[in-house]
Amino acid sequence: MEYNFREVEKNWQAYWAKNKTFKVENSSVKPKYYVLDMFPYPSGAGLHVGHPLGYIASDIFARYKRLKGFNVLHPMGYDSFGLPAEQYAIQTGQHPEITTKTNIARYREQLDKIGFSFDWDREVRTSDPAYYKWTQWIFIKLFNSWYNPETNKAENIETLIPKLNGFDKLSEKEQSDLLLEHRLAYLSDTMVNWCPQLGTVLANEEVKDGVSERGGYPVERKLMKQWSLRITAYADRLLNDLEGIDWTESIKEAQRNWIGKSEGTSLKFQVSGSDDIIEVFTTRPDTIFGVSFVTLAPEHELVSKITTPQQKTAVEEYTTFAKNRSERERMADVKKITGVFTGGYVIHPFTGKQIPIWIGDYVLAGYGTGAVMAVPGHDSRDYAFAKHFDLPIIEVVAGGDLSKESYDAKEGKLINSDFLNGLEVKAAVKKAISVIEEKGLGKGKTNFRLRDAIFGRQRYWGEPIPVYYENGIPKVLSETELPLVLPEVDKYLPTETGEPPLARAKDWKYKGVFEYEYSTMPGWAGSSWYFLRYMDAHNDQRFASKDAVNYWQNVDLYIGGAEHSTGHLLYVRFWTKFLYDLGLIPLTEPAKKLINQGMIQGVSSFVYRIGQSNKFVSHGLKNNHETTPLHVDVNIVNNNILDVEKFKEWREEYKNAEFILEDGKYICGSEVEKMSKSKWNVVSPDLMVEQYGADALRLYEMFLGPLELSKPWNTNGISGVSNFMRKLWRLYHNGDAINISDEKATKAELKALHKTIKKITYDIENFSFNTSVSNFMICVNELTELKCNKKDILEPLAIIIAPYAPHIAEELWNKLGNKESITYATFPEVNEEYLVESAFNYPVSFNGKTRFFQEYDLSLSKEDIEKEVLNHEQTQKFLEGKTPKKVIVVHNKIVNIVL
RNA sequence: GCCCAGUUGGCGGAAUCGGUAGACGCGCUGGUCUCAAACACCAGUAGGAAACUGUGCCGGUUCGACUCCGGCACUGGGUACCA
Repeated sequence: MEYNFREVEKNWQAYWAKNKTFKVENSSVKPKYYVLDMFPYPSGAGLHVGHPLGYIASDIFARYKRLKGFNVLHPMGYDSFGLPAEQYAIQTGQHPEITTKTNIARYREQLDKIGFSFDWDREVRTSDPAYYKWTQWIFIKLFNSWYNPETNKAENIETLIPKLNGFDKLSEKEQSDLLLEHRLAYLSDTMVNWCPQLGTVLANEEVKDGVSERGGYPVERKLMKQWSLRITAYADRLLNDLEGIDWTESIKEAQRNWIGKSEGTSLKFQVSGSDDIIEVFTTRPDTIFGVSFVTLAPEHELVSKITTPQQKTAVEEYTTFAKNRSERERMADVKKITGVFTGGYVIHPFTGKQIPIWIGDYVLAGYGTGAVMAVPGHDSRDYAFAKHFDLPIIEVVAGGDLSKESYDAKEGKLINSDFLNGLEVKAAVKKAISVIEEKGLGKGKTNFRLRDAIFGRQRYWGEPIPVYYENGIPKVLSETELPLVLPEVDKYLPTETGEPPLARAKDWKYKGVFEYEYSTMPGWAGSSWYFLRYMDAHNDQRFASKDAVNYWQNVDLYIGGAEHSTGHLLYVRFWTKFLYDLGLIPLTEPAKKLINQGMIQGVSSFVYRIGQSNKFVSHGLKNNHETTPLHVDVNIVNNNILDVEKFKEWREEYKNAEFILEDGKYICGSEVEKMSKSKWNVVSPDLMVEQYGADALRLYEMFLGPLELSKPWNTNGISGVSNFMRKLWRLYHNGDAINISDEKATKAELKALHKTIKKITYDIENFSFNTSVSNFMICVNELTELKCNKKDILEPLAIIIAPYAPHIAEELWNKLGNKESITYATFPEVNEEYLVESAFNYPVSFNGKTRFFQEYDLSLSKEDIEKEVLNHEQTQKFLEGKTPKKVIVVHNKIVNIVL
């Protein structure tokens, strides 16, 4: 009887569900281990084979840790607020909650088929009021907190008030405005990324190349009153704490760049003939004598004041132009240099010379002071600007050729620079700062590229922000009034007056009187703390009990996509630090170790239609015709060979299709692309499970290559692991019957097993899941060769394979006479004794090139081996009569003869 | 431009500390079984007739380099007028 995976897998999945095999308690005599996946957004398209890749890896690790005697928390849930359900609602009128529920049910069904060991009793959904009650609760905590630079942590806003002079004398409105400047969740007029098509603002992270990440709609800059979170207060800690966590260097580097710490100095320039001061920020104070103009951002507050009457028209034209230029245009032609002279001048603080003030949109209002001292000799942007407008270029650091390009390198000696002459750049920077500080012209300063995170979205399907307005003053709800439940609306669009959809809610007022905030929270709010909720998912008194958080602590292993590196992964670190500051949790980082699984790309197949006909030519012959490549469903193509009958059935229009074949087959072209419905290259895990079984899918996804690598999905290879499963099954059977012997295992059998235990242990601990699958294959091949059916070998083998292929492992374990699930068996220890070799087959090489092999006993000394090798007849042949210069014998490795 | 990762047979990939390059699998070729096919099983499979040559390219260190060092090219990802 062949292995019947359909029946076996169904039975064990039912067993696990019925017995709650993977339910975990918040206490145990065992050590704890927390394995977390980035939870999915349940989209309507369902899972494709790329999605489970990370889940399979984490599941293997979780199952391994259980076998190793750990109390393992391995939960799953849904990031269920978000745009697609809302867009669907706008189009169909279907409530997003209904869509979301349907999609979650479908996801659950797909996940269950793959045999994951999640503790479903801890499932969370961010759109569930019992969950978002606590998201709102954290928002209130953020609103009620400020960042104390002296203690370097967040504190209750009450500790700030005594520090504010004359606070008591202010009106309520003034007090509120002043405090908003310090609160960690605050309302302010902010330049936002406004997306008219989506009708909402977007965070910087949600804008890619000037268009929205979701949908690809144009985004423009707009000044709006907006809720933001003061993540910048945590910039330094977010940067420094990266040192202590085991995340990939690329993610850490991406976060470092995103935070963008740059150390420099501020410097004041007196405006000529006025009391006004223009303050600039520079990282190169050493180049102060190279300043030949100053550039302001078009939005700079002094622009209109400085502009002379003669330049007024030109400047106004330019600022209007700059304002109307969308972010996208600005990015699209970065190389296009635009700017205008204001007519005004500043006085150089050291030389006293008049320096012209220009406006240019290469200077950003939001960074530094919105003004730069332009040093065209040593900054490529200033150089381009100076060249374009024919402004002077002064060389102050020797080493470049300024006729060709600016010399930006931070090395060389200072010239033309008065008191800095002759110094190396590094020393000159120090000296310049000290002189600038001495003269009171400015001081050393650190700038961050990181911006505060805009927190409001003018959308429906998100957490309501728990705020109401009393006389225009924003006030938060009290904690006992939570959750503030998302109200029903008649439509999911903004109102006619442009207010967010929540303004449509009937009779939705705080205490029946005060207007609520109509924005909702962004998609990343719920995911910024979900790892804590899993620890105690049903607690209605606290986001998670103190005991639960103290017990589970950090996530030990977090697996998810690298696309979250500067979004979710930064926010979740921010919220963790904030909750730590308030003493609510004992950890400063969410996850100790992070692994990014690669993307699984699709391999699209193409057929080649001749002209407008219904005739298709095989790939190899297509150059003889005028053809159009058309995507064809990859599920009717096998090894690039098109199933022509299925193709005819695929679509009505191809019913009478004709083919020009090569060697009797229709060969398709192929290309690696993103896996997507429109490209007909989506392979669903359901189909794979149906055809090959969950275990085969799990093994194959791991076998495909290193977890972190992106790779194209190719169904062809799955037959290899499928064959392996059959071989494994046969090892335990003789015909239909289980066939296990109680005889003592032989040396060779023990060696095959223990070699595998050793390798698998090493592989799992190093997340090298692809090589484990190879090692299982080798092991089963060897044991098959040895005709091994000993219980002493096959029982431990079932255990080590269980994390990878849990269904077949359970079945075999059960057939071996065990009554309990294999889940809590004990992972076998490697016994090195079985691996000891007595001899080694030495490769004998000449000048590093292997020529022949000779086995020598390992007890032989180097000298003995050298003697033996030199006397070997093959050696004599390769020596060609010469005397070797040197013979190198590396014990248990190699013999090398140098000629 | 800057940062990160990568480049090994027809394909996915392996080589854990500088020591047999190509494990394992797919595909392909030949064979056994079969009326035939599928499945299964067996053998072969980096290139080359061979000498030899081969881990993106050029150079270096070493008895010995896919692995270390210097330079370059290409691919993928991130990021960008950040002063």
